[in-house]
Amino acid sequence: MPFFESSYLAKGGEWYHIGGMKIGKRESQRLLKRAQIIAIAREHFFEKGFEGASMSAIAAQLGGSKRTLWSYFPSKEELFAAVVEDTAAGIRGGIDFSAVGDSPLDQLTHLSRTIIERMTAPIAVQMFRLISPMSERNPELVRIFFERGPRRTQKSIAEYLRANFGDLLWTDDYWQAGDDLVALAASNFHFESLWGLSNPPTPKQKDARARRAAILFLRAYGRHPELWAPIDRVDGAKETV
Amino acid sequence: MPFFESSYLAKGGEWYHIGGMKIGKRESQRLLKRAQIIAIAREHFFEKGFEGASMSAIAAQLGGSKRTLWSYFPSKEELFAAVVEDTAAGIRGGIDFSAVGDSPLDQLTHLSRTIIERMTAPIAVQMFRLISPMSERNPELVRIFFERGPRRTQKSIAEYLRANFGDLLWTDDYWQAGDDLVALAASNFHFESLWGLSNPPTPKQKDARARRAAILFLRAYGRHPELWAPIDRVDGAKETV
DNA sequence: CCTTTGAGGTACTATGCAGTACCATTTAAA
DNA sequence: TTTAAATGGTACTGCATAGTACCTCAAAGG
Repeated sequence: MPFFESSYLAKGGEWYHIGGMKIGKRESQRLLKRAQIIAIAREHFFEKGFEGASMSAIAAQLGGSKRTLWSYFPSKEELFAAVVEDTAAGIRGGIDFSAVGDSPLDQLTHLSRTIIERMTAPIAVQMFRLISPMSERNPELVRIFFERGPRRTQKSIAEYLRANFGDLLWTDDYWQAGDDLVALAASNFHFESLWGLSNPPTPKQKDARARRAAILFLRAYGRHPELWAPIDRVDGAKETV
Repeated sequence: MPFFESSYLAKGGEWYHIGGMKIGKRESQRLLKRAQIIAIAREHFFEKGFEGASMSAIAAQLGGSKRTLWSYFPSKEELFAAVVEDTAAGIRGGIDFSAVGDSPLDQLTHLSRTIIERMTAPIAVQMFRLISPMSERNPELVRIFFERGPRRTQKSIAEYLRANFGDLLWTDDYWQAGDDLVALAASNFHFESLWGLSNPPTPKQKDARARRAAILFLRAYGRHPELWAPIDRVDGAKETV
């Protein structure tokens, strides 16, 4: 790109990078400001919902004039879409199930614990609240959120189960099995945090729930009896018969 | 109540009843109109959400003047609250798990099927969409909805399990077991309908899911091996070892 | 039969909103 | 240094909204 090269030489080396690409300072600042706008808008949308949030208020908090805001996002819908995409990408990132080497039960407990952590994280809860009512108004946006967020997590879990539990389960449908594990791990935690019904679960509660989900999952799906964890150490277990 | 009696005699017997109580025609009409307003408001709220729905539009569809609407509900919030209470009461009503006499697996399949039917019913889905974003703005309302709706269903399920499966499960925590059954039965059906990701499940799909949930539940929670349903007839099962 | 209450109709107030216009100022690029 | 783009500031346009005022008419209650 001779255009870039000559400019570079003329200026004496002030260059900005993003993903290995050189870009001008102007463009770089625009990207920064864009991210800043999205961050502010996210707060407003999370707090007030789509209709309740006000572009004027967002512009006011941003500091500049309204013109500036509109030069980045030509409408409220587009700003909202940007927030959804950005947040979904943020939610999916950084999955780490690497608890290899432990027993199957410990591995599943760790996985369940990760799932619980993710589903009860404030950003996820608020995103659920924000996205749910959009199904009627803008279904496409909901689909984008799902594809970029929860869907990828689903996929990671299914792949993990296939790789590490391929021989231990009686099913080949790892997507379904993964969904069932998520269901067992999150179940009422999900609704409780979504609806704000109780205080957020403590780490101890999350640990207990994760272990319980792992035990239930192994009993339901485990191929060999030796996989079935002893139930007499689960809360609420009766004496064994 | 001499007041009522004399009025009754004077008028010649035109009386209206509600719950065994005699009331005047005026009051009766008011109750009818109230119900009518709630029905119309529900449509609007379901379709547009709280902020999106317009009192003026509701009044217009109602037919009369705005004054009339405001004489029933002094504000938008109160109308919304009335819709939530009414709908929650409607959702909880009419539970019937009476599949006694069949095998445990068949009973649980029937129960799961009922759960699925309820959670994917349009009125429930739309109520979920409507209530989720209210946690920030009006937590009390969400609590009321939960207490009058889902909570009662939870309770029914727990009582059913205690009564019919008391000796068959290894746990005494029937609430938790019920939550787990709901989780297994609804899991991705819930998100798919909430987010409009796919066509509503067909009766056949619901049957299959219900049966699968029952099998998984019995394997996870069943106390005796003879309760564990054969897995080789579940979709996705490998050949038995 | 007479009185009170509720409801229809319509016009109104006050407010908040998304989005625009216009001009002055800054600042990056060439 | 010159130039073109981006930004700030402020005032503005329509538009829709929740809620009110006021008068008239119908109908229920006694």
